[in-house]
Amino acid sequence: MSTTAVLPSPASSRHTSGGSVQHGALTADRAAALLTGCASARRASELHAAAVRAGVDQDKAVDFRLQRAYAASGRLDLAVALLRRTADPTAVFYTSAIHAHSSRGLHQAALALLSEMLLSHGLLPTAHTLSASLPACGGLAVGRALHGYAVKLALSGEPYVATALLGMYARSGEAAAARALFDGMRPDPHVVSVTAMLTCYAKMGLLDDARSLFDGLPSKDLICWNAMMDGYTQHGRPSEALRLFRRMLRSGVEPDEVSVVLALSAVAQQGMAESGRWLHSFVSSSSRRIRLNARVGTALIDMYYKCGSLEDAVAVFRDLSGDVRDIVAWNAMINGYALHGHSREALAAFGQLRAQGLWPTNITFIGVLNACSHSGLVDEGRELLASMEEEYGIQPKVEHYGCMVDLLGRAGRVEEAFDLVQSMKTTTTAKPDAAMWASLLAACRLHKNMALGERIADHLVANGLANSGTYVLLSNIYAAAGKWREVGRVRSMMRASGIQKEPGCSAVEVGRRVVEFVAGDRSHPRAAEIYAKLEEVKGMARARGHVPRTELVLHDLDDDDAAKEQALAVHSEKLALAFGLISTPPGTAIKIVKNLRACADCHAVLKLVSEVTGRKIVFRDRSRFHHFVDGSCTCGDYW
DNA sequence: GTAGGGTTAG
Repeated sequence: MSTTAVLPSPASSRHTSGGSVQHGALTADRAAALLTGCASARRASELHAAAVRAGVDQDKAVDFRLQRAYAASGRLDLAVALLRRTADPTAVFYTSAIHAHSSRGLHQAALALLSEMLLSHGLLPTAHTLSASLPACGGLAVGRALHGYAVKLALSGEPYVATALLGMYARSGEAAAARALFDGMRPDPHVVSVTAMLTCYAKMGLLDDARSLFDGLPSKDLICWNAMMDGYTQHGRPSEALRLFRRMLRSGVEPDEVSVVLALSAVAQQGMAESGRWLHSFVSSSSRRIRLNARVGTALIDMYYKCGSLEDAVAVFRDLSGDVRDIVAWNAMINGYALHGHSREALAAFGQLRAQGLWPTNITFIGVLNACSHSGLVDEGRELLASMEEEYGIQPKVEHYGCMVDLLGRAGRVEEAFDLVQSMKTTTTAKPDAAMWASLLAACRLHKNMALGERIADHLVANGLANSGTYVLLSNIYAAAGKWREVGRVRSMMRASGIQKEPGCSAVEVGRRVVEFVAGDRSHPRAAEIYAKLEEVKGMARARGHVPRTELVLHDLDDDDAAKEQALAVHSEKLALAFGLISTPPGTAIKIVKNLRACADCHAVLKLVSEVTGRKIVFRDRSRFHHFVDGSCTCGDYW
């Protein structure tokens, strides 16, 4: 047996008292000191071997630090093995092991260690134990049990414990319980506790409550800035997220990878490449702090393709080193290809990732199924859906059936799509969702299958499943067939249901700035010029034979055609277009992003404007890109 | 000696 390989290295023995490598020279104190802060598994096992030879490995401090060194270097198995071999492990020893697992997301293992500590060893949890364990408890049941423990041991008022409890309730959506704990922390809650409460509000969409906690913080650290930004990005308020990012930079807090990922996600939502390119150079230039890891790389890919530049997304993907190019990065790339209609590339990427030994996830299948949908690849789609379960052991979810329904529906097989939805109820555990019904209705509209559209709509209304999107689609189906009385009926059903149409919002990129408009918006300082331009566009469109599609107007304007025409004329995308026309040099491309599907009237006007002005217009709506050039659109009027 | 808050793909 050779032991030379695990002896302490010369570098470490240099500091030992004798200067030469003497087994007996390693004291327990020395070994403990050498192990402190050690995060290399190799070094830990070298020191471990040396400690064994010196007979000091059973020393409490050495044993504990060895365990920490193994945990820090990712060898949790060795850390646990050591814990198991320790004759009388202390609560501190267990707490350290629990933390090692819970902080890496190994929640089950963390809880198993906790119960072993309590039940097999009869040890009492300390405040440290509870705050290390609480992040690992999955549901409310375990969380409440730990809360009870904390109360019984008079530890629930300890700041770390109270904050961990707050976080536990916050993750379970129990805002009131979280708030009660937070109120107990007055008058001076720690920034960590405030951030936990803020995150709870932010996740629930109570952004104003989150913001007032944030604004009240006397000194803001990196994490609370990130938490607040995340609140905005997760709830569709990318402009506020980016404003916050810029303020963060000015305040002197150095952003980290998380901040950058959040900012990139905000830019992706806005769809404006200029601030994205700026962020990209920011990431590259401040390489001291920000590494191009898997998350940052994926966020960059996601940002570029959502901003309309598939080329830049591919470039970032190609530059990612192999170990960073994980399945998440591949998924982003596949989604990018799908959104831009490059179906063959998406399917080819699927083959490549498999060839590299990566295992697809359910998200991968959403990407490739979307790609099939875009190009009418019905057979490929069917095969992929079947392979999910058969080859990859992934249970298709409602989203996957939704892609399949969309694929069949777009391809004109509306009845088949409907049958699939019907059969889902009996053959799968997935339940049809609003998006699935909406794509089915969209297919009915596209292929003018009014009878089926009506049947579906009746079903949705009768079962309380109709949302603003399905009402809008149904109204459009009737309008396309000239059934005005039915359009009116849908309108009153919608009114009776109390459902409001989600407000449309369009943004236009002007240089490095992004300007947003809602319908009828007059808040911009140049509103007068914008509306003058709008009149000009309207006149031009009329001169070219465009008839305003007043049948699309859902507002309760009854038969007032002039009012309907006016409602159409001030749609958010037209305002964004008008502002783009007056504020960017002639000949440059205009980039517009809308939060909903493109309105058919606006789509027609954008085509005409691209022809008359010779400008390229890049328009991203909720589901795809439209590139308007010389009077036609890359979507082929098919969306 | 040990502990609490923020992140990716539709």
